[in-house]
Amino acid sequence: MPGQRVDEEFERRRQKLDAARAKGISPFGARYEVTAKAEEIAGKCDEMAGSTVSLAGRITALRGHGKACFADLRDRTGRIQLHLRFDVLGEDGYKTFEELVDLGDILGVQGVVFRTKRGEPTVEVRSWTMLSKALRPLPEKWHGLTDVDLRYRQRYLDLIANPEVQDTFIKRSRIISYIRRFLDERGFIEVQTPVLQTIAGGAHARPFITHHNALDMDVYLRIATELYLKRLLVGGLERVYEIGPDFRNEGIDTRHNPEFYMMEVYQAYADYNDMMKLVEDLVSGCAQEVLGSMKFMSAGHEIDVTPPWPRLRVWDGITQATGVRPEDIQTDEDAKAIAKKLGLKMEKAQTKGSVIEEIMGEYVEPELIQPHFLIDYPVEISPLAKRMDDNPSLTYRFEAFALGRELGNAFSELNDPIDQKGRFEQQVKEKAAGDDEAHPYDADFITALEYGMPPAGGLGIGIERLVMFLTDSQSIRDVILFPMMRPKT
RNA sequence: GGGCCAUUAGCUCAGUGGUAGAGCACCCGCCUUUUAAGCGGGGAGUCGAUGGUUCGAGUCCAUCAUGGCCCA
Repeated sequence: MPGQRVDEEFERRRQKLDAARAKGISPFGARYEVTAKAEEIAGKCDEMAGSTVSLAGRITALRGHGKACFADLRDRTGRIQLHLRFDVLGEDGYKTFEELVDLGDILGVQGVVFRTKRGEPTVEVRSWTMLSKALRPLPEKWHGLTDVDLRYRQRYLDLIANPEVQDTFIKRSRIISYIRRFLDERGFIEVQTPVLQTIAGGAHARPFITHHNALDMDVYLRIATELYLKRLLVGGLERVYEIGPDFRNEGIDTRHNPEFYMMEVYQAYADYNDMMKLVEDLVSGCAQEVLGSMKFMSAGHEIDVTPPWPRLRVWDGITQATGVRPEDIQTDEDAKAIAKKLGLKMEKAQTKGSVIEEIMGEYVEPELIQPHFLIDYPVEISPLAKRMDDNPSLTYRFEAFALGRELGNAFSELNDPIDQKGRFEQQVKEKAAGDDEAHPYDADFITALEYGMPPAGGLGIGIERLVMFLTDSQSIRDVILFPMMRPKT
């Protein structure tokens, strides 16, 4: 970091660079042939005893004993102990190690596997190579790095000091990889749609605005991939998905980061029941694959994701929790009265849709600890979902919940261009009335629907939400490697 | 946006108006199967920033910065 005070430790280590070079040793080595990993040696120590291995990693502990010493070497699989002896390495080799190697340095070592008196799998080092000299000291070995500010800003230190953090991000990778495999096996194709959009639609959120210089026009970072993916259904791709970043210009808290990963899936000739099945199979399969079980602990609860998950109609949930019935909220005026009666603190305009949403958020969703589907959402808050045949004020839409948190959102897709046009017009009114998250009117999308989009089921799952759920993480920042931070001044 | 809390050595933390502390890390010495190795000695600070109160501020007050938790 420019401008940072050069302290004694840094200077001492920097001088070792020169000392190493004076001995003809490069402090920043090159390619190193690795034949074994820490975990492998630890696990198969007795089988491997006596064999020669070469491995590479970071020195995370040093325990000197005069004419011998122990060191811990960490690679991506784990930790392995090294033993270095004066009488094995020779006076020059041993002294050079003592003089040049610090905690945090990255070394390649070659040696023989054995087990110590105390039973610790160990490599008796025959030769070592400096692969990268660390000029700064590592965080404390016992307590690790706990300052969350430092953990997020210097995630590499967090990863070095707190091995469970590595584990979370390995799980994140395996989850995404499982999702791709799951969908590919079912005949879905992965596609890429624009991140830069001239109309940011598909979700209830405010976009980031940027500028294209050559075209001299403002463009938005996408808030969803939905409207482009549905254009592909019109084009006949039938089963598509996209996994990638969305951007929403909103506050930051334990569940929201302005930049996050979203998976959206669309399946022609399917409906929201098929999507519920898909979510159950996907999430339970993911748990089985990544955690080895469909039952696991998260946020202090024993969670069981084994299908099927209970379905709860939105209005049943609301009536059970509050006694409020659909006929009690027929108009926006009714909604305001109910909101007042329930003592809801509404920040947005008190419309029918927003009050229903608030009641659910306040009374229904927090109770859904085990996986549930909340189904049949009001049309006012579902502008892209198909109306129910027997009740046009509701839609074939569901949200999946667990631990009181939304896991996914899905519906039978609205493929009637006339209805869609009316919904967009309603959204434009709401925007004019002050809801700056309301959908913009997307005329090109209407045109696409006018060519005919097959009936379809569509689904969105926030990757971070899913990873949090499966890794028992309480903050979205624990599952994003580099979460959004204000610059440190 | 509001409330509360945190910010002290590289890291983890004590320090309740009177000389800046500990553990780990670091340096020196001893030590060839230890493992939070051990034993002895040593160095290390813009106490987040800026103002203010006071004879005297890490400590009290105000403002700001960054982060956390809760609320909206």
